[in-house]
Amino acid sequence: MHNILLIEDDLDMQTLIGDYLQNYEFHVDSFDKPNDALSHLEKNRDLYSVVVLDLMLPQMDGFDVCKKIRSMSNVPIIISSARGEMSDKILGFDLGADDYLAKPYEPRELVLRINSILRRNTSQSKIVGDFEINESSHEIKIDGLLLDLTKIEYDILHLFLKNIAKPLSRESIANAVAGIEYNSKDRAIDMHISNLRHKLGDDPKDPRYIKSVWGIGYKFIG
Amino acid sequence: MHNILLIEDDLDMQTLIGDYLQNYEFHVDSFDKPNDALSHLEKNRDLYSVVVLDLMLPQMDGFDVCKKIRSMSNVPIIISSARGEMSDKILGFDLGADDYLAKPYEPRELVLRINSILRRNTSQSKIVGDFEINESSHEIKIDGLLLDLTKIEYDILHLFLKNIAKPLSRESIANAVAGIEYNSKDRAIDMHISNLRHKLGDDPKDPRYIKSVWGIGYKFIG
DNA sequence: AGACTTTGTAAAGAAAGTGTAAAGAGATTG
DNA sequence: CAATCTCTTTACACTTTCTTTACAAAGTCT
Repeated sequence: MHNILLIEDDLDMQTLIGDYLQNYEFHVDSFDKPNDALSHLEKNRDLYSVVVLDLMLPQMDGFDVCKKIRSMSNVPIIISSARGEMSDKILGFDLGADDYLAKPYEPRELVLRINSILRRNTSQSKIVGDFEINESSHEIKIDGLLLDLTKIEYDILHLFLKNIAKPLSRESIANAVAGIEYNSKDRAIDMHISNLRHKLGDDPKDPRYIKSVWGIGYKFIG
Repeated sequence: MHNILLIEDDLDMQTLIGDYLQNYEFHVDSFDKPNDALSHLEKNRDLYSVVVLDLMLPQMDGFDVCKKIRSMSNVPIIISSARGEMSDKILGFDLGADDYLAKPYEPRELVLRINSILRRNTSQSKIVGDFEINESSHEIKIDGLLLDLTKIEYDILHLFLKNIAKPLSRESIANAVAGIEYNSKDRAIDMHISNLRHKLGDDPKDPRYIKSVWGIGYKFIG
C-alpha cells in the first residue's frame, strides 16, 4: 500500500483526486495549505511514495513548495497544474519535479504516471506459486530460499514457470534454453531435469513440481 | 554525454528531434525500422540512457517494440505518439514505458522529460553500501578509504554500483566502459575484474562484492 | 507375460568458462 | 625519450557445467 501526499488548493479537485486514487489502492493524505503539508512531510519524511503538487496555492508559490520539498527529501513529485506553459514546465522540472501534468487531465492518467514512477523504484520480482523470479538479477527463490542454479537450469525452470501445466517436449525445451539442435538419443535434457529436481527436492515418482509426461516430455504442475 | 536511441518512422520528425536533442548535448542514434533498432539495441544494451519510441511504425506495432525492448533491457522508454487516447497510454505504461508524450508536442518538453528521467537514474546514488562515489572528482571510497583506481577500473566499479545485483556480461561491460568491440576470446575484462577485486580485497571464491556468474559475466552483490 | 520403448540417474568424459601471472603493447608523464 | 603507468594478450592451471554412456527401473502394447 503506497501513501500519496496530495497538495491541492481546490477542495473539489482534492476530493476528486483523493477518491479516485483510493480506488486504485493508494492511501491519500490531502492538504490545501502548503505550509501544513510541508511541516507534515518534514515529520514523516519516508512515509510518502509520491507527492502530487498543485501549483496554484495560497500562502506560497507552488514552485517554492517544490523547491522546499526537494531540499528535504528525494520523494518523487508530480506537478498537477493549470499552468501548462512551457516556461512553467521548464521551471517545474528544473526544481526537481519528476512529472508534470497540465490540467485538465483524466485522473486515470495520474494513476498511470504514479505507477510508472513506483515501478521504477521497486525491484520487480514475480511470484508464481512457491517461486519468486527476479528476471533482472537472474535469480529464482523457492519458499524465500535462493536456488543455486546453472544457466541452463535457470532457463528451464524459468520456462516451466511461464508454462505451468503445459507439457513441454524435450525438443522444445532444448530449443528454448539453448537454441540447440536436439536429437532424440540425447539424454542431456533428462539430466538437467534430474539435477533440477534434486535442487528443488522433487521426487520424480511423486512430483510436486516437475512431472514426467510419458512419451512426451515434462510439465510443471502448479 | 548521454546517448539517446530514437525510433521514429517519419524522417522529417526524426531529423527534427535528432537535431534538437543534439543542441542539448545528447548524442542521438536514429532508426526508422524497428527491427534494425532492436537488433542494434541488443548489441549495445547499456549504451543508451533513454529510448524515444514512436508508435506508428512499419513492420511492427509500436507496442510490440516496447514490449521487446523491455524484455531485453531496463532502459527508460519515452513513447512519442500521435495516438493520444487514454487506452493507448494505459497500454503504453503497462508495457513498461516511463513516459508518454502525445504529438504534437514541443521538442523542448521532450528534453525536459529526458532530463527528468536521467536525473532520477543518476543523482540518487552517492552512497551505495560501503562505497561512496564522487562523480565530479572521479573518486570512489570504500569504508571512507580512497581507492586508487585506473580509469577503466573506476568505470567498471561505477557501472556495478549503478547495477547492483544485476549480472552484466563482459560484452556489456566492455561497451559501457570503453565503447569497444568485444570478442569472446578477450580476457581484458577478466583482468580488470581481477585487479579490481584485488584492490577491494575481494576473494573470487567467496565474494563480498563482485561475484562471477558462470557463463554470463559478473554481478555486484550489495 | 514377453517384447519393446521410455525414463531416472550415476559416473565418466568432453567442453566451456574462470583466475591470474607474466609478457607485450600503448599511452602518459616528468 | 626514457621511465612509468595502464591496458591487452597469452598461456596454463583449475573449476564448473554440459553431454554422453550405460544400465536399472518403469510404462506401454499385444
